[in-house]
Amino acid sequence: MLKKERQEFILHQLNLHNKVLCADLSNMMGVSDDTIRRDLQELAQEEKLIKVHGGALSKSFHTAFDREMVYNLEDKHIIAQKTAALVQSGMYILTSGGTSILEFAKSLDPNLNATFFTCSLNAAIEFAHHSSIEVVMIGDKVSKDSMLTTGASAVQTIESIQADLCILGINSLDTQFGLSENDWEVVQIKKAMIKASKKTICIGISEKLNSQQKIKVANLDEIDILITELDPNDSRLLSFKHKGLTIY
Amino acid sequence: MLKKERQEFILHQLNLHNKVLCADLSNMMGVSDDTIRRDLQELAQEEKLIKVHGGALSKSFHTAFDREMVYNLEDKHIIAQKTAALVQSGMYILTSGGTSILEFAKSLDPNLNATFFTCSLNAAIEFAHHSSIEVVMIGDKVSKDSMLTTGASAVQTIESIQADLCILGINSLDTQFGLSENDWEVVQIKKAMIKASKKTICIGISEKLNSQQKIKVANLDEIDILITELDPNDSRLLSFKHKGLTIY
DNA sequence: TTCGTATTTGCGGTATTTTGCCTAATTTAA
DNA sequence: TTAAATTAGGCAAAATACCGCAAATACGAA
Repeated sequence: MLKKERQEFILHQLNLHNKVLCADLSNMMGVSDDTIRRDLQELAQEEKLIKVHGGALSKSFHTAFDREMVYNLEDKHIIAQKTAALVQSGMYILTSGGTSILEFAKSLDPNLNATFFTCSLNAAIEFAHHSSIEVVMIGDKVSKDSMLTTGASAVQTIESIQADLCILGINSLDTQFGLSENDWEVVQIKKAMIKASKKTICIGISEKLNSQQKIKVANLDEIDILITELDPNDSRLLSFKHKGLTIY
Repeated sequence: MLKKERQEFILHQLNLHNKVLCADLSNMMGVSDDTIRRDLQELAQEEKLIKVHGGALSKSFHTAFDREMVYNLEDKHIIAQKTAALVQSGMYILTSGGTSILEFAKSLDPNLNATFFTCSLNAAIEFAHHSSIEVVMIGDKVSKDSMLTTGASAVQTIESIQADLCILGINSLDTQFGLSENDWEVVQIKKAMIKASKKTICIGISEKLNSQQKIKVANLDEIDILITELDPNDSRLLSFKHKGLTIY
């Protein structure tokens, strides 16, 4: 394998997975670690990637990551881990958008075999970074506020799916009013997603709990599992537990 | 074996395997390494291939992975400007993905009233940044290499559209072989897009010209307009002009 | 044809590049 | 802190590239 070829391959892998490990690459291509390290060094010098201990990161990923200085990143990471643990191999999963979902997408096991359906452009991109995951983008008009596809066609597509799981980011969740949103189009999508799935999981930071928005998406009894950054036994979650939700 | 013959053979091998080694070629043809090296040097000078230590790489192969690199940003900017000038208010436009398309999306007049249909996740996001533009994401399985939705459903959706314009990023364009790609799924999408539009515009840096890939998307006569970073009167575009393409 | 000229080719010698291995220093994770 | 993994730098072997030259070949004109 020629040097240039190797470097193209590395960049390709980087575009696919956003990160590469020296050891993996040397195994895949049958050359020594040293060679890979020298390649990465060169590419880093050409500013085509970012060299880190043990491998390299994609530049676009890194800068995008920096830009997205999410406040509650730590919390969202916890949520993502808990949610990822619930996903099993072979599942068909519907997801909405939002930062919690994006974090979740990043936390997935790289070798997970599952199929994700989503209306969120950004979520689709994140899911697609995992080589063994199938991603289906649900098409329709793009709603600019939420970066979701919304509309009758999207709803219709969702209705034609029978998913194992529906994972929704929370905007507002309330023991009385249930799950609510402000955007009518998005509500239609989420409603359809819940209906099309055997189980519904809501994820989001605890801040979003006990608040309401204009339009109802679902009653609490339509939701099966609630995941926040809090300990499942935290008192703030008690009222939801009493309403029959499983807390993680 | 004549020199011309040899060079033809080399280019043929290159189209087949995307790479050639000096040593292999000299063995196959029974000439010295030096001769091969000199051949490769000449062909590299004519921009027919890319010379690397130990052999050479096909141009299309190299530029295919170079896609995400923002090397030719200046060129792409020029292309984007020219392309944006062709878009008129009220148009329905189909677009593929690729960096040229992304640049184009960024260059659009913020107040333009048009509707864009696309299979590219990234392009959809860029288009959506313009408040007055309608964006329709065409849904289907996400192809990870290209970050495009591909499949029968996407093709079917495209077939139900009657667009004014189809704007495609070039991977390889050749006066003989026409527009070509390496990914079968993507080819199906592009074919459908061309069919669904009154006019087809191909945009891309001139590097991509005079190279071929495995699968044909369209003959030259199916393409109406070609846009590169070069001056429309540049000699390198002459052969395309003679084939009936309008050059901008 | 035959000659002269230009091009092409192969070869030897010398640089340069690439790669793997080694050891010492550094970083990471538990 | 310790143990394991990763890195940096030096070194040597092999492969490859470059240079100049001479032989071989092709080509056009007399």
